[in-house]
Amino acid sequence: MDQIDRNILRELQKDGRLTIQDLAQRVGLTSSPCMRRVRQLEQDGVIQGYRAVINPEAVGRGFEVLVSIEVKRDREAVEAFEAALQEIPDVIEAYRLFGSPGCLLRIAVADLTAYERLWIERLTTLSGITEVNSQIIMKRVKEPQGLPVDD
Amino acid sequence: MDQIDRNILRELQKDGRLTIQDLAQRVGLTSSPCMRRVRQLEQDGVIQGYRAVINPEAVGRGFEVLVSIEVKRDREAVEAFEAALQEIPDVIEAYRLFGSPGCLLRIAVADLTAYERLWIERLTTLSGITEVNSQIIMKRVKEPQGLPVDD
DNA sequence: AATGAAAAATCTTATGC
DNA sequence: GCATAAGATTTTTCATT
Repeated sequence: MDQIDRNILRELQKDGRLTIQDLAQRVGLTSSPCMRRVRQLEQDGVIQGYRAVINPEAVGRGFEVLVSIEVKRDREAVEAFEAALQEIPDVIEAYRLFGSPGCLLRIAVADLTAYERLWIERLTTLSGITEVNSQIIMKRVKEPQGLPVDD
Repeated sequence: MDQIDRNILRELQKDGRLTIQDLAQRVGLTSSPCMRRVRQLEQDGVIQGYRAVINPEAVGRGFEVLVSIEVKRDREAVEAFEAALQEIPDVIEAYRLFGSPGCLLRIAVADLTAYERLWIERLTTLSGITEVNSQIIMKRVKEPQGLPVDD
């Protein structure tokens, strides 16, 4: 990976639908070598895929909550808990942490009412957990812009 | 937005580089009406953009930390703090919360050493804050797959 | 109001240099 | 890495439902 590859990654994180030609121009190449580099980056797993970014409000997911969950410290409980998370579509991101809480979720739902229902029906009922703590997001302060790519 | 539009959103979140023709086939249209719908969704701001998804390890960002920060409850402190966050590229996401902590960051750096440097140089020195608490991410439990789109 | 078919413009991709 | 050319795709236009 050289400077040109890093520029390609930067550009494709800003606009994942750039044509190879536009991309080539921005990184100072013609399209054939540019395309070869992009395909290589895809094959190598550096570029894992491409995604449309959807406005959460537009699909009824404008209400976000961070949920800290304390999970029992044993392998079975952790595995069952993490498998259960995969089945809840409202859970957008989930991280297992060192220390306490054992897990943090980001959840997106329509509104407080929807969250109350989710909380009572699917979060408090998760097996292997000892505590659930919800924090409502007031505002997204920094929009995800992809990862910075250092020179 | 009808059922077809929702299917388009689902498909483009899975693969943001689908050709209009493939997309059209998947949602049961021919390419012209399909393209018009996609452009409309873009114009309406439902589709906010397209992004390549980069492997964090591949760009030296495989070490992630969640940082809870308590910010002074006054407008100036909050605004200065949030502006400062925009200038730290290692901060990938940031949320302002109701209650405590006032703010949660997700940070991606190369390793623990890089995080130590960031913490001492740029986090503890932020103005208007009263507490910084770092939690290292052991594992991403649920990969971001975009937002669920309900029928 | 939205779709489908077909043609023109543009883009992707393979090949030879 | 570049230039070219063949093959796909995008995008426009116009007729259709």
